[in-house]
Amino acid sequence: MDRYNFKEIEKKWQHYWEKNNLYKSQVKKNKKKFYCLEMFPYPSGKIHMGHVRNYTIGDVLARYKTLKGFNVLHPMGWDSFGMPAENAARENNLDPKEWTNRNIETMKNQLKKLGLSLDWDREISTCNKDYYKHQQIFFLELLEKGLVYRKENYVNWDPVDETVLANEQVIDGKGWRSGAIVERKKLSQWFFNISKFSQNLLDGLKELEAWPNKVKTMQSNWIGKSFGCEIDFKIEGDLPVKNIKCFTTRPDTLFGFSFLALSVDHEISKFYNKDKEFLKFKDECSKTGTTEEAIAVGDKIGFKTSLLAKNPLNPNQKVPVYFANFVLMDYGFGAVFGCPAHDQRDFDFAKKYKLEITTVVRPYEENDNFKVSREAYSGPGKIINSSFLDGLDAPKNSVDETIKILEEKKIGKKKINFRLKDWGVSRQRYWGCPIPIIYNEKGEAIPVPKDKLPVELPENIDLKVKGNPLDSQKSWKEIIIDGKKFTRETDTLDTFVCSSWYYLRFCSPKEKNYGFNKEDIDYWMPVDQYIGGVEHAILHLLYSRFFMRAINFKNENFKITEPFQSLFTQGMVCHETYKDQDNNWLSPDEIEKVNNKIIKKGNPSVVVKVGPSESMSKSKKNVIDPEDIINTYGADSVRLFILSDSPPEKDVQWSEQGMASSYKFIQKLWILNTHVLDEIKKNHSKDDDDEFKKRTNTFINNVTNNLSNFTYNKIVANIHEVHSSISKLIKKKYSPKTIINNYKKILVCMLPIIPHFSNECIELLKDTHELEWPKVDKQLLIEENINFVIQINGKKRGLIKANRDISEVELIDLIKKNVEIKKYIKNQEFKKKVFVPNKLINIII
RNA sequence: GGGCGAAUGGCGGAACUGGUAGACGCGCACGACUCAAAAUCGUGUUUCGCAAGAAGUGAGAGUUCGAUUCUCUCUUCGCCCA
Repeated sequence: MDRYNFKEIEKKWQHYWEKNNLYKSQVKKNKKKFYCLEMFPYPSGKIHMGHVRNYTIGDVLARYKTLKGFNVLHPMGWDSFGMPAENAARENNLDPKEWTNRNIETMKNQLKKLGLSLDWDREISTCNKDYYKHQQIFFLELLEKGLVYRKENYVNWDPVDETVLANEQVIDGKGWRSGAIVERKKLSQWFFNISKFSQNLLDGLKELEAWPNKVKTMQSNWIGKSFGCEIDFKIEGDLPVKNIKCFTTRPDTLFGFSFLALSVDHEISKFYNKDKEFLKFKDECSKTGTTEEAIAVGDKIGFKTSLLAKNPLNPNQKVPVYFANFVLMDYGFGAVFGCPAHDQRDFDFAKKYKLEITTVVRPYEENDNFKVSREAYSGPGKIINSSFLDGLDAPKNSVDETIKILEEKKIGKKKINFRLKDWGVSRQRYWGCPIPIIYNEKGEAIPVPKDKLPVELPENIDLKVKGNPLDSQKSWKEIIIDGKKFTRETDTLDTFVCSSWYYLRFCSPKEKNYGFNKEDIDYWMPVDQYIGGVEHAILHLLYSRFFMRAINFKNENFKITEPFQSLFTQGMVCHETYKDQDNNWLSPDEIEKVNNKIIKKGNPSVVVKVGPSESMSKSKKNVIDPEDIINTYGADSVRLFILSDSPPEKDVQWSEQGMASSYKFIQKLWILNTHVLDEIKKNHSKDDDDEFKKRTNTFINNVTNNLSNFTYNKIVANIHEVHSSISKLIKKKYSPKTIINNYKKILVCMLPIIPHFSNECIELLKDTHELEWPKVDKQLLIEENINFVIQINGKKRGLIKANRDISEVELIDLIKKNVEIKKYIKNQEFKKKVFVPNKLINIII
């Protein structure tokens, strides 16, 4: 018997699909569309197992929807701007463009080997000027609508590399590359006004029914809506300052007020501009990171001003005003009132500067003499020591109550605050989309005229310079338009901007005048199913949602607000980790198993320590190269395995044994297929096909259900089961018609998962009917005879096979006749009977 | 510290709205084929027990005729935010 030759057969079908443009999609207004999208990859060099999993999951769905008769759009592209290209180029003296395009070529070939049903005609690459040109147009449109602005803001500054770092590039307060201590530096940057849509982005989550709750919760927390109060504090002192506005979520703790803290950038700081001590302090503050975490953990330091603030609820109380490092200008008004007893930061600060600590909330289990001692108490309780607020439940009704009082006294007013800040999109890097702005000699920012777009990235430039390479590229930076001198904006856009609208571009990848055209968008959008890693739960998905709103804003022709109808987040691919006796990581191909012991390959004396299964990463050396695996086992086997062990939303463990067993199973399916073909030739006449038909029908039902629930792992189990039953059924001398009818349906159901194999087998059946997803016969699913579960006192004591419509009385009759079960009853009276039709009976004695 | 989620054999995992716990796979054991091994095929495989039987879904309680599933308390782990 010949073995299944995956190399030939997979190649054959991949050629066939490509030659016949099978996955090319176009607008067909009479047909229902399905837009299936997986997060596009960064072209880092090679595909990894995470891609294999992501794109296999998507491909199963796309192929299934195609068979269901949908007009499917399933595109792929490249998120090809970004730092790795720039770094790799700098290290190896390459051109980032060349490096990127070479990687794209490699990865594209690898994806093709996986047998994905992708429409490569729509391929896009964000570093291509055909793509970023439109992004620049969007930028200018947003600028016109007032959704883009420029302001000074703090960044993580690496003083050695002279560059800005993203938060995730700051490790333990140091630059990830240079190791230099990162500073806070003020830079003029471009911002997208995402916070304008805070409420709208929050409200929109409610409509995203097909998004995981987990992701919605994360976004909602990130947007961080809070109710609070804006309070005006009266100020006394030798400076011309009458009052300071603060924002607080806990006005109910005002009686615990012991200082007022300002950001070093607060307006008032101008009075201290020449104070050396203050400047030193400000410098000190810049060394604390910008993240909320750095602030929570770091030392709290302050600079005392000559001012005093009055407690608005208790005008006799006057407290000092400080500048403090833990107050950021971004939050509220850059001023907070300090209540040390009930806020840990305030507490740390008060301890350090020996300020008063008045307890104003006591836990329910304590009495009114409760005093905060070692740490702040931020839990719920009763208000104490607060005059007319005493006895209120904090924070349940004390916050609202206090706000009401403050509003009546016209000292403060209720205010909603969002944690979401505007999106800083400036990056001081070369390999990104140039921001289409020029500056005149006065330094005013002017949009690049639309007919001068795109602003192209200069090529062949020196990347080894410090800081942003574009900045030192004079020939590019300095331009003359209509005889006037201008300098270009040298910052490029955050790459998250590129990925915020790429799904629109897939609808009209070749549209020249604009990022998309209306007809295409109206047909294809929104994305029906978006699939990707949960690590993008916040940024990418939130930015994309924002981008749709930004285009939609003041735009009659664009109705979309939510880009992704359904979202599916898949788990990671994990693998065991290995270390030798010196704790050096070992890769899976550096080890072997001999006599149940795992040793280093070719070195039996080195016993390998097997660590837990962790997500594949180069640093832990537990990566498996998908291309090797595809070459060894074939794409179908890989697809089958990557889906088989765990539900797609959970992590999956890669194992060589599992992989090999999937490969063997494909061989078994091939053997079955050979048997089937032999049987057809025999021309048996048995047409009474109830059993075969029923078995097939159940399979179709299971697979269809599991497809709609994304429980793809169970489909693999379904295929195993059907293989085993068909192997038996095929020996029962059915007619060719019966066999072909049913077997073909089974093959079609397997097609989304193992497309090459299924197509080959279907072809061998020589049945010319067009492929379509088989229908489930609901009638056939009903079993005539049912195994009734017989419980005595809630314990299962046996099964009785009986007709589905049997009555309780009849079933009890059968039980009394049943020797096995009768012995548990021993002629005792029945106290109670619970009869569940078609399922079970529970007899209490 | 806060939010969300999870916990089922040696392992990955099934069990639809409360109704046969352990589908399917891996591993393991035994058997067949073989001089032998690999491969392949067959059988078995929750635990304890020779058996009859009993126990059993992280721990403890509760609701119920019946709980992996619902409620409460706790433990551990994971993820996100800090």
